[in-house]
Amino acid sequence: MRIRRDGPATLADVARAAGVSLATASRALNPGGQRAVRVELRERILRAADDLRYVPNAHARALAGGTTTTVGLVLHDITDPYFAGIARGAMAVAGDRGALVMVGSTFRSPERELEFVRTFRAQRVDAVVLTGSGFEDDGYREAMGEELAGHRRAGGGYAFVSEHDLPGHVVLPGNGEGAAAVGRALVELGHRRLAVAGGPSSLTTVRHRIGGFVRAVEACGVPSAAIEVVDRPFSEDGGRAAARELLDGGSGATALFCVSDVMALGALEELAARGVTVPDDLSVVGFNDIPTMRRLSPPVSTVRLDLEAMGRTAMELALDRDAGGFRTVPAPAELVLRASTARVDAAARPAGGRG
Amino acid sequence: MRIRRDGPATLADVARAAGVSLATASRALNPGGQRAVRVELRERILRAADDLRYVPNAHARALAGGTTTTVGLVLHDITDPYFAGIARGAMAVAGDRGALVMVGSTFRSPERELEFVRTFRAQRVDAVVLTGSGFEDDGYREAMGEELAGHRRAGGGYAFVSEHDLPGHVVLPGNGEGAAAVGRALVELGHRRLAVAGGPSSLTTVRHRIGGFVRAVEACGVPSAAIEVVDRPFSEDGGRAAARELLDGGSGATALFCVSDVMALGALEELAARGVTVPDDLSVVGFNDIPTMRRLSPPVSTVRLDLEAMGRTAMELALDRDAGGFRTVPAPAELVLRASTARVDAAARPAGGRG
DNA sequence: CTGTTAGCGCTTTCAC
DNA sequence: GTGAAAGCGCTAACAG
Repeated sequence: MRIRRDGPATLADVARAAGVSLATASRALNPGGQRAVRVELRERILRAADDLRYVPNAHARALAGGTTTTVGLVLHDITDPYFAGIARGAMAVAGDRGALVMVGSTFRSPERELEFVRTFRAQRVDAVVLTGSGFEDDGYREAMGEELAGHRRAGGGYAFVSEHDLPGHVVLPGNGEGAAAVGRALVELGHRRLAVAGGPSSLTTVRHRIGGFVRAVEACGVPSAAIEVVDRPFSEDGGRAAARELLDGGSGATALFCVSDVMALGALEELAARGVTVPDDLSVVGFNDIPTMRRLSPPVSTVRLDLEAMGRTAMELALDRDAGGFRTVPAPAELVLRASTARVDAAARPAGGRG
Repeated sequence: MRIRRDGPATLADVARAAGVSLATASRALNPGGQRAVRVELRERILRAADDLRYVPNAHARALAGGTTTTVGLVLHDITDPYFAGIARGAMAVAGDRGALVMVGSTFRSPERELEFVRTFRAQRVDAVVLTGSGFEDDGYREAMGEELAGHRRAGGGYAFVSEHDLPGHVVLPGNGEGAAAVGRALVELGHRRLAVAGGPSSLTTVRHRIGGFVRAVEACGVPSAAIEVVDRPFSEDGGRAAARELLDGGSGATALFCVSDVMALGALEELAARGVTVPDDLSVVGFNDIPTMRRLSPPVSTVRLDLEAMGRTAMELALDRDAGGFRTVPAPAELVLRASTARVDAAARPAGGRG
């Protein structure tokens, strides 16, 4: 006589308790399948399962059925409101489709990003959503390309949020247009000397934003020599550092465009610490419109992206294995002018110098 | 002759390609196990795996080995900085231990919370971390208790962040003490009529915060009749609604304690809309110290909790299946007084009335 | 060191 | 309808 195993009850236990075959128990517990089990039996099985506190083993199910309902989500940092917003949308869609979400935080490490995609593949996820722009590195691009191709070959879907230089569905924020709108607006407000707090130019997103800004400003007749670009990490500290650099360098700029709101937050802190008044001494604009921006005083101008919608769309693209090629879905970027940007006249006093 | 399956390569494929047995291939690919495989063979196997773009099947592995390296994290809303902060800490620990994190967003639905725990159990996760206070509902408590007991019986660990009225490891924020500190500070600043923007009292966290506040204020000699408590949803809108109610009711309070920063955000917005100046007309205090609070103007007083550390600790407790009973780890709450709270004299003009 | 052999728990033909 | 049996891909004893 065998001693009862310690672990949780299995389907076999349930079947035995209900006096039916394994197959029948499985059918009763998975209504979706073939023709149903007789009501009487079904109830008996359900009761037995309940009594035994049966919890199906998702791994066994996945192995036997060759199906899973999990998705992977890769992001840099969940406390960054940008990614949190996207994650919320993506998770909402996954939830609606009954899919479990596995989240990988890369903290901006390409290796970790690759590692997560591999792990997700091992988990045989249905779909993976990659947020944050790609890394401009041939090794990375090739490796990631292979992973994704393999994933696809195995029947999985995936989508990017932001450019990735790799084939795949993309939710593409209007980085260029948004930044261009910022540039035009600043020039229209009379600004003739501009500064940009940029991120590492290895990030496609950064390049697009800076590019769009510079081109638009030039198109307005302001020479690119009047634009001072400082590249710092794509973080709050980076923004702080950029502001410091600009101020220390005695920049004559009257307006500062930060390529992300988080950077703007850091820059604003540095400005405040130096006694530089916004917008009187310097106009400031961010990008993304994270919730905090409108609450600051003065409220900060920025480019609004519907983060949640972007996350939703990306997850849908990744999950819907429809025919046809890869789709690129634009995510409109809308300039939101707030009190942090003001008009200057030609004689405006430049910011900078010692605080 | 069989046609090659379409799916991804299996271990058997790798073994065949390398001319070794299944077991050997498995050993070569899992260095952790028994004594190693001869270098020559190992390299051959590794190469074959690489050539075939072999991706281990985590489900098969879990099923055969009876081991997983996944953890579940339950939270209400990832865009809420409170949960994002905790999640970051929890995910960091999971990452260090090589565990994959599955995240469930409940949006404050007890049913969904239960559902996630069930799903995590089906996934045979090693540990689950439950954030957000428990729901004061007997049905919920019993059901959740059973799920967790079953999970534990199956060898899994779990931990709560905040009180849960259920046995288990707990990371316990100093809600009572923190709120008490707020109460004392306000009384010391001369406030004699206090208002509280509270959340649903079914949330343990809310009860502890309000309780701690009220008791401390009374202990300072201010009668509880001088404290006006308004319960609204535990959200930004709830904070807005609470402020509206207080103002419309012609509250004579000179200070407002919001049981969470997110509620404070809503309340502040309503106050600003009504022309109530902080802190001149009304002092405001929040709870949690989400990053935004110190950036507002005036910077908002609040009670600091080290969210990330809380998340880390919780994940560690859930993962470390050490002997002994359940542990309760306090998370210190530290009052942070900022410019949103000011001294009033006895003749202070009460806020309220039509804006 | 390496190969053989059982399963892990479940879904799924295929018969009845 | 329901049962029997064959795996899903892998790990883990056992033997050699």
